Amino acid sequence: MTNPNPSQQRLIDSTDGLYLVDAGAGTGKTFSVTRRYSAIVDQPSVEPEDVVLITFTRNAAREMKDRIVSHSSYTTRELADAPIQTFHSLCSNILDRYGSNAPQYLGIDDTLSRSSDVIEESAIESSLFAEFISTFTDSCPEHHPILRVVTNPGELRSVLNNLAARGIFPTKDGWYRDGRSKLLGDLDGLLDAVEAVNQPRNGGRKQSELKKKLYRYGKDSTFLPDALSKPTVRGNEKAVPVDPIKTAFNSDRSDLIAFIHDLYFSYLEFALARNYLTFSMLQLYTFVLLCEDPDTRSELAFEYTMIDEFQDTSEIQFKLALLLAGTENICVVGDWKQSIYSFQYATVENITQFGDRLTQFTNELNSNHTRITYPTTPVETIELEQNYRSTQEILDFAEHALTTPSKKSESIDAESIRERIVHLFSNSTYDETQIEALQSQDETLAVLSKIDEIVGNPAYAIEQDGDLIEPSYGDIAVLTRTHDFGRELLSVAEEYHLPVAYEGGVELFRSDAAKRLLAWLRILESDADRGWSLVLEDAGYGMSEIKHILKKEAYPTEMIEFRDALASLTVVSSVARRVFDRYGHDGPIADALVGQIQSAHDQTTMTIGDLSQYIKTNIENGNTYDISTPAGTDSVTVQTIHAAKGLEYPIVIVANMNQRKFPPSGGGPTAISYDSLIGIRQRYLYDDVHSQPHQYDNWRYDLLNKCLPDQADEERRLLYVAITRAQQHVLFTAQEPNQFLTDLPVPIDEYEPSEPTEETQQTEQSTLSVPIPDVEEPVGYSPHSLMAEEVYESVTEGRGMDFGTQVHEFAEDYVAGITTEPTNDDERAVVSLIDSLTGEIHMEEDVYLPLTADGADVMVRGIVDLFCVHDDRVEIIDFKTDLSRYAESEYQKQLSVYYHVIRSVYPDRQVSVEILYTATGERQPIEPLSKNDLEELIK
DNA sequence: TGGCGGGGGGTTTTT
DNA sequence: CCCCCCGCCA
Repeated sequence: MTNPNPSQQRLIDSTDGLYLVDAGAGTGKTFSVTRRYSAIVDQPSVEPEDVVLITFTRNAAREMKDRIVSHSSYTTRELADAPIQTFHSLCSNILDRYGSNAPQYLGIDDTLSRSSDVIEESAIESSLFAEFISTFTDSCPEHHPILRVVTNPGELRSVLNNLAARGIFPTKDGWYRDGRSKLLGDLDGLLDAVEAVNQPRNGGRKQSELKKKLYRYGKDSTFLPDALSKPTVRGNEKAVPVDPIKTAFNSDRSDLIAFIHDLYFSYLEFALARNYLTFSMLQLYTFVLLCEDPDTRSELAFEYTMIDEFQDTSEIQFKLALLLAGTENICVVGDWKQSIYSFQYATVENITQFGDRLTQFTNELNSNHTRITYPTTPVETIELEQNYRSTQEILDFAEHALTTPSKKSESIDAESIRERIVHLFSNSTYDETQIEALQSQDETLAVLSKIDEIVGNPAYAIEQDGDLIEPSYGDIAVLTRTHDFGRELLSVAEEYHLPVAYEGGVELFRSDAAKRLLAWLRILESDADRGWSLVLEDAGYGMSEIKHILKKEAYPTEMIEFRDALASLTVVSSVARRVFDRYGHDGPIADALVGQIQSAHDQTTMTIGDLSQYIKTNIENGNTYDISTPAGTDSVTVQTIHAAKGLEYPIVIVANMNQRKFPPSGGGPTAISYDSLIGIRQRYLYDDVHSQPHQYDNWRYDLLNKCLPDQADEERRLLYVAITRAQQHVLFTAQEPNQFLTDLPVPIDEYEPSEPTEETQQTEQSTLSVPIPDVEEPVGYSPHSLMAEEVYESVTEGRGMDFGTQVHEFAEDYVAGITTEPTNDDERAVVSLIDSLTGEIHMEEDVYLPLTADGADVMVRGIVDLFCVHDDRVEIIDFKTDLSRYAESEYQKQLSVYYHVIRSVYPDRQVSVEILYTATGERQPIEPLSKNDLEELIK
């Protein structure tokens, strides 16, 4: 068989020596890698156990194996134990076989057990870590000054993971190998980075990028008196002086380093004692083992080493590969343009500066005695340029993504970027391509409407087996930056009955199923009121009945029987299954929940109490879990760009290209962070109570942080990945286009979405206790339309509308018994109000008030926050934060609408109207307007 | 054209 | 709290 692609063939044939392969999107990388593997193992002297092939995901490993089996003399069985796997699973196997003493090389007096669990679920690791932090806090009072400014212990975990990914490990008395110097950072590297952003621009007339950034030095911060002043830091020239940067860099951080050391080392001990390993620890111990134990290393020493997706490897993985390799037959395959996993500590420099890093890392590994004996030069480069996926138009367009500024002010050296791109050539025989951008106020609807337009439309014809055919749902993928947008799209699609399969994370524990399970677990544990109240409300009991039942503990017999039946079950997952059966939860969400609970139970041996805590934490953190959707149906795929890596679709819609949405602001503030240039740094957050003593180091961190290079490159690569998934057509959608979309060479159309045709007219079943009056053709008036415009705007000021929504959600959850602890004054005001009410409570009820305006029937629709029904009277209570107080008279109009509706539902009762100002807890009675006055307002 | 202050909006991705 | 954008002023 001859391969018409000479680069591919060269890669397949060149089995011996060092190779760096630039394999762009769709260049047949899997094909080449698997053929190369076959070529290697088909040599008589080579067995599969001599060849390690490392992939990025388990799926990729499985696919590689399948493809190899179908094209070589080896069978699935013969390759079953072959090391074709991810770094993590390879490390896990090595530790199982050779690793029991690995911890001792760090001075840890414990061993690795073969039965150690590898924690794959981040939620489980985070709960174990939280437990560790509380024991650590108790046992190390000397670290309290630092611990008390860490608001979220989870960020410490990510610091430790970051350190582990860079090969920084603690030993009993200090740091492993060069760990301490890495913690201090790399001043020379930092000054080089500063050099790059500190050049005066426009031929020396304009200040440097860095000086511009430092405008805001200290602007929103309160530095300690020892902070260098803004004029000192910025200097008098067009470029900033470097001395303040050096001063900031050279500050004494021994307390912080001591803290990180003790934390890190104790966590390793804690995990060993609890018999578990994290992903990070797998690599950590394997690295230490291979460094310290020459016998194990020579036993493993692979004759051939191949690594796929090399742009997504971390420093420790690069070094692990060097230690695993027994010869210089090393081949790394990847595409720097698709490096999008820096949050998993991938460093794109591994591939962009492969040769330099190879030498540097080898020197580091050989520092105290020689470990790497094979030569690390010369490196042969192979560039795959033939693209088998997309049309040329798409490939050319995608390159623009790599040189597009993420914001107006960002300057990009487009020329130098283009020089680094290996241009791809399409071998497609068709070039029918649509590249479009749409803008619409209702973006989700626009996406669905466009999908509806595309399906069966010859203008979007796609190639299949040499013919152009009309596309169907299954040919379309919607790719988004975040899960949130995907979920939103899914829920709107469901309304219109469009076939959409969402793949990815779901907030499993925020489902109704999980909340019901939690309620029953609380009942099982202690007959807790907050469990019973939810179950009873679910069963249709009114608020006053529930209060009565709870008070007398007179639960319905049937429910007691169910509770006792649950109590007799020994396995927590069966409890879950039984509860789900009761409510008819049988979809993928319920299945996934049972699976999660079972595996959480297996890994940590949970009691019922632990389980309810576990669910509660999951609800609070909004942890997401992947759910699998049934395959085989003709449906649109919705997934994140990260999840779509390696996949391809005829038509790709890149959605949510909105301002501040696609390029993220760069992560929330953390008290402690690590960067290889500036080292470990603390960035103390402000306490509410300024009188308490606490340390600030913000000025140093702020200054150094602004010296670090721009983070937008990866966002451009992410966009590149999204576009190159497409075979033929690409569409972008936005509500308000961001800089990327604005600058890409594609016109943005104002798009008027139409309702997707699949819609089946379903009248919504009303479960409201306030009936909808019988008026034809209701006109869409809202109480807000009656009010002065600026009043409505004023609600969004200050703490704003979202804040108000949170208070409302809290109130609803509190009444339902889901939440019990108020966290701020506004919530406390709500709690004290609700606790003081004696009647039957109704919340968030839709109301409709028919009125006559200019002779026409109109309907004003609104939502009453809360009303409370007594035997003789009804109280209407509207929540407002303190901000809208001056608009009280305007809110009188809104409340009057509610007043008249409630009056008509309860004609024989006294109706009162009040506003509760949640900031103060104060209640303000309101005098309602008459119906006539309201009708006047509408005219 | 370049320097500076005020206003407003928003807080991922997952082996 | 942090950052971007806008617009004012020299």
